[in-house]
Amino acid sequence: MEYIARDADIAPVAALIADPTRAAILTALLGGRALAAGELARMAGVSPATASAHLSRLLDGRLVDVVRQGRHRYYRLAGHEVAEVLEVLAGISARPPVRSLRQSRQARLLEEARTCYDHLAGKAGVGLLDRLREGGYYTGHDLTEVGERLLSGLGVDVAGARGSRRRFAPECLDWTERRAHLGGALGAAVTEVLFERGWYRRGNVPRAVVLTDEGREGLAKLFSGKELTSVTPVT
Amino acid sequence: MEYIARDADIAPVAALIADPTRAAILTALLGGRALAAGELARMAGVSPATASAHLSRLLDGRLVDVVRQGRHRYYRLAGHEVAEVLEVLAGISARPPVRSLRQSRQARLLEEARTCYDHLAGKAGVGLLDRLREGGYYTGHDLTEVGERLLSGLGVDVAGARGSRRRFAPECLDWTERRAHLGGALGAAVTEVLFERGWYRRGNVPRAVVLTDEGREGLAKLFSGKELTSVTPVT
DNA sequence: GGGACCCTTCGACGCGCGGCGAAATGTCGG
DNA sequence: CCGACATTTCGCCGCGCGTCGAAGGGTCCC
Repeated sequence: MEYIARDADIAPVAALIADPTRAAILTALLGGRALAAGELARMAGVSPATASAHLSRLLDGRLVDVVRQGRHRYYRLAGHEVAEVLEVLAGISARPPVRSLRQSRQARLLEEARTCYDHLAGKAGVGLLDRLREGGYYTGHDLTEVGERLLSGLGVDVAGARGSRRRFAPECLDWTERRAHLGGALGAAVTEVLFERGWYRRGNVPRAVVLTDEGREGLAKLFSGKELTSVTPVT
Repeated sequence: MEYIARDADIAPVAALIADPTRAAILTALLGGRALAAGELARMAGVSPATASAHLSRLLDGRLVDVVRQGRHRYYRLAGHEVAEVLEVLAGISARPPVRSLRQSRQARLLEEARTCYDHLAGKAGVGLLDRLREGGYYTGHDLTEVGERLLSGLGVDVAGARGSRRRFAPECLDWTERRAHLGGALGAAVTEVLFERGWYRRGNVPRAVVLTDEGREGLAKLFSGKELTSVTPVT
């Protein structure tokens, strides 16, 4: 019984991620924002020509989308499935040694609060899910009735999220915390509202987000006094 | 604000998966069984020397483990995290075109029932989770009380699975069915019992498993008459 | 101990791919 | 229409890596 391996062809996709420069580009795009080709080249530390070649290959492999706007071309991940692959991969990859003070500060910022493509991750994301569970708003893989009321009251389009083709409210394993945060359609909808309300805003470091004063207050009121993140601010 | 990408280093791990031969080896090991270096070489369609080189690199990268037994060396995936990466990757990878009758038969066998590293997947896996949900044995991300009784009665070590460091009963997205099957520690424990009881046995094609007559009967009794898999057997 | 078998190491070959600078294409503002 | 800027295309170089056959350890059995 000769058998030739004929499963899904994972090698080509893996090859796209395998190059350090492309990996840097994809990781930068994990922030969820679309970035211009030039910015990506700078972030990855290569010439515009090189970055362009990589982006064209990523486009070919359907890992990224492009939207043309004037003389800029903004690239973004092709979908949440791609983001999931990157996150899972990060989970079994070595974390690089910290070489400088600035790097360690950036690392701490990312551990504190970041976006995982389109939803909140890091200590903040894990904390949010914990509060939702403790308050009886979330159980198993779904919102409870009170939870649905709580989030709807906040402005989250729960019905819309439920109707999406994407999984509603799965737990997403957080690779810095090694614990779950809220992912899926609901995670994205909640995060959208957090930004709209100005409770979180994007930081200078690509994927990082920071809790604002309004956010601290709003969340404290929502969950009656429990902090979402650690007490000491990252300086 | 210069920023140098400094997340987890996903490129090296991706590079290990990126080679077609190594991908074939890893995919073969997704069956959950440890396989000898020679078998892997044959399956990947490559000389023993080449396979050996690849296996040594996979070993280095901690994607596989090896256990020496006499003159054989049996390789297996290093853990369920590795299996998860491969499954997620398969989800966004193109399925290769079917070229022969034998291949299409193998493909159908895998769609019907296979192992996803250490738990049941394919139509059989998805069906099992559906029955558990329909019967009120499983809800959200956990077993109900009746569900715990049902599985314990079958011989599943539910308490042991709950105590494991691994997630207890997550839904695992099935890349052929695009729906969830039972994964995690509980998924593995249930699958172990299914094999022990002889309800399923491993097929000739690497990751495939087949429902036995005892299995058909036992599961029908368990879920009062509902078939786990499609009606027509794969010939 | 000898021979069969499994697996790895060694040495050599060739191709694919990532890198860049320079030039071409495209877009905006005047 | 022209100069500044963003991005891509082109041509070229260099090296890393996958491949194999042959040879070298190990292990088993007679």
